[in-house]
Amino acid sequence: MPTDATTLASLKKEERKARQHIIISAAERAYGKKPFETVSMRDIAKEAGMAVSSIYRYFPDQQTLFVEAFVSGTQEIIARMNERIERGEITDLVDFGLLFIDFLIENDHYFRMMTHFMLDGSLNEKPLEKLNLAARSVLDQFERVFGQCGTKQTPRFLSHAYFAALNGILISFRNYPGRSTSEVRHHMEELAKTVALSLECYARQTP
Amino acid sequence: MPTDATTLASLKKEERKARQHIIISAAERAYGKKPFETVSMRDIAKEAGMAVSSIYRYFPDQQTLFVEAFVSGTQEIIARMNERIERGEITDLVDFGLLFIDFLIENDHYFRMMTHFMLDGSLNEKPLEKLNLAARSVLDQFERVFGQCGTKQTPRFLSHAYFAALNGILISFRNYPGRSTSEVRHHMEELAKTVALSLECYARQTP
DNA sequence: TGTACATCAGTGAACGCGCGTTCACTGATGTAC
DNA sequence: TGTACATCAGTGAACGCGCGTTCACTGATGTAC
Repeated sequence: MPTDATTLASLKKEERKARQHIIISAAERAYGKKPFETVSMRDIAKEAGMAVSSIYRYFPDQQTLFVEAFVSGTQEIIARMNERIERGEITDLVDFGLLFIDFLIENDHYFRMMTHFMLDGSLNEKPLEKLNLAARSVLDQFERVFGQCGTKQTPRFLSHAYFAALNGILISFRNYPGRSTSEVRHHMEELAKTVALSLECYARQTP
Repeated sequence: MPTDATTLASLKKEERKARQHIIISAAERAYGKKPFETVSMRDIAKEAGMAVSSIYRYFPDQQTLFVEAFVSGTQEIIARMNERIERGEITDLVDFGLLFIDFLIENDHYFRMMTHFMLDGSLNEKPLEKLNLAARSVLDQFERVFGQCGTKQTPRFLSHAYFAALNGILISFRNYPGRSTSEVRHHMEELAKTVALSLECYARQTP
């Protein structure tokens, strides 16, 4: 637990944050083990090695913890995107889409949380704001790539289209009947490529 | 209750079917009233004007009833698509996408069920088959339009891409923060148009 | 025509379960004097 | 140095609730003789 606290009060604050972080990552692990919707506070507590009631010392309710865990995942994907873009490994819409798809296939629980929050209309105000902020930063990454690709007009709008299409691919074919995991992945990647090329084609064509 | 039963046994069978149908449409109405996941057997029973236990005379469990209600909705959308295509009102990918989007915006409960089943991996075998059959008939409609548009190569694959993209648009922007319902609808329609034009562009370009 | 019996739709109450959350309490640590 | 007190992380047990499903029962209708 590294700390550069100078006062006792700030040290306590940091310790509190560290504990919160422990719970959040326990939650992420728990989500990784079984379908997001079936993970209960008891599961998370078990994963964190503490009593259920202890969690409530750090988070007012389940929803807040959920959102926190989700935002943590968002930061991870953004970091990964950033890194690869900075290194110049991603120039294409295609590359970018594949990165997005692969990340969400491998972090299925994260994808499930995302769709859950997209469908759920009953979020409290504060968590909702956090969520929207996270969503916007992901879309910012999309926009960067659209800018890079030479598309001059409405890169934000095209980002929306691409982002939505990728989500749709992930959700529509995740349970493709009679296909193995790797076949599904391949099909998704092919679809992502096609959409990427289509959007590029469209962007090039319209002035 | 119209009937052309000739034997008593067949009459009884038809009556049974009629009763099942009453329950299914009650379920559909119940889903229309509040979020799909929050609708309980008790809600459906109330909507149908009968006791919960009565439902179990006609359906072995909740899941089977869910699937039945969903398939019923699928048939409705397919019928609607068929009708409009036959009348020659739909020639475009754009037209078709807008029809799809509008139907699912207006029948939000149906869309919720669809995404629910897409995400749910724990379906029993028989209901699952029914579901896959329904999914395939919807994709068949997509394919018809792709065929109509002069796309020669892999219309099924492009259907997948379009279908997925439309689903993604619906799910990604349904809770677009700070927008009114009509603004959301407009944004979705614009995105659908863009994706349609992009795919057409791509299909035209590749030989 | 009357009677005994079978069938089956429909029911209210209950079962068993898991959930999110709360509560009263313990015990360790730090502070004041 | 010792003592009284405050703080607060952590806990096990319980609360209250809603869920899907089952069960024993009623009562209407049709059938057999």
